[in-house]
Amino acid sequence: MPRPRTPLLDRRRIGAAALRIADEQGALTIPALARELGVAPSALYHHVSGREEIISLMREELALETGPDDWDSAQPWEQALEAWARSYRTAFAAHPGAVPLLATAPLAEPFMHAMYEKVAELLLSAGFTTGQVMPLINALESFILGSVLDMVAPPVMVPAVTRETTPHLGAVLDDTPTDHRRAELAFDVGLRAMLTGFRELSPR
Amino acid sequence: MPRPRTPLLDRRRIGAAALRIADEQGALTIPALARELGVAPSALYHHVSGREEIISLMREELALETGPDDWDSAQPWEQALEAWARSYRTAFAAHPGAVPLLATAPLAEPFMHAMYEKVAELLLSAGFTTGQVMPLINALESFILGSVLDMVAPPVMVPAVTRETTPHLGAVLDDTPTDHRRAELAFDVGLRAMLTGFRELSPR
DNA sequence: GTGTTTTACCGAAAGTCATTCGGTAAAGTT
DNA sequence: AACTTTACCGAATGACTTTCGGTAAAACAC
Repeated sequence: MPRPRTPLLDRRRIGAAALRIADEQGALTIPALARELGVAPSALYHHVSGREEIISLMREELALETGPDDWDSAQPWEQALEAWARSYRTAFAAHPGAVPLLATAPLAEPFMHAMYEKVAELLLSAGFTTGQVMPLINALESFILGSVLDMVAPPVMVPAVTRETTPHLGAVLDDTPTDHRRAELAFDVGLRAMLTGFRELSPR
Repeated sequence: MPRPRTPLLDRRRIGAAALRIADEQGALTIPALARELGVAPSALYHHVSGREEIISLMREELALETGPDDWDSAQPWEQALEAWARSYRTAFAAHPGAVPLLATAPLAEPFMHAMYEKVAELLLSAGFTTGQVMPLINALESFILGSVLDMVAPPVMVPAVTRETTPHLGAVLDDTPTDHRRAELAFDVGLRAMLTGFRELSPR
């Protein structure tokens, strides 16, 4: 078959389709992706170097879906940081099936840099020192990513039998939601706690 | 070839060897694991149901390596919780190559239950309510797992050129270590912040 | 417009992987 | 001693990633 009249593929389309496939099927294979795009698997290799790069494109696509304007550095820094964290998590939450794939893949440079720059500016103007900023960002980011993974993790099942050997755990689980609110509650509590801790490190 | 005079495999040996392979090679394949154990790949399937279960065994092995006694609930709860978090992270840190594999795999039930039971008891006797405990545990666990992933993530590279477009990020990175201390610093800062936040939620 | 080069696809093939199955002889059982 | 079970092997299957040579349209030069 010859060259098509109008190109079927580009990096943007590949990333978006890959995200769709991974989200629906919980895994990404080149044949499935090619099928979604209506091309032969080998066609993809004219646009990307391989599977790894496709996953990078998926994360890029995710970053694009999250408008960089979900938060505003004009707010008090605690509020702005909270808004950033929530929008970061929300972006992943929209694609739960793809999370295991994206969690361990590095984000393409330009997006990460733009985001980091904005957060760094926010924290510097809040009065944190240059030495404090990166650890704060990394810590918060780790919590967010961990929370996203927690969100898609299988729920903790405690069969009735084990109640006798784990009485405290049993009592605690009786007061813990089993649906999506479990992870949300944990995220809310953790985010609030971490921001409280950050406030005590801040100059005032 | 016939049955060997003495069994070559058992679940414990498989888990330990898999952890070794994944740690050294950054990935786990059945042929590599079989080679390490001196058997044919097919022999493994008499002991485990498949690759998934092997990864579960790896996490089990990791839990066994971490003695459950790295922390003591006789201490003040903040100290005990900090010790738990640190030993949790240290266990993963000993096998950086295996982290991407283990991060998304659920821990086998009995180990998780034992650990949760102990932490739940700790927090309950510190005065937290049954409704508070699980969110606190999940939040801290998310932060730990996220930090472990952060630890094995490729370092942030900021080529000199981008300094002009990202001045704040550039200044911040000049004051940030590039080696393993970066992730450790972030973990220390985040852990301290989160525990500070927890303290404010506690009854006293 | 004609001729050349580049582009964007396809098809086939190679190499790896996880998994299944039937065979085999030693270990364990009665 | 006869039987059953166990723990391995070897071969085969099907799916996957990736490479490569071919092809005809598009893009460009003149």
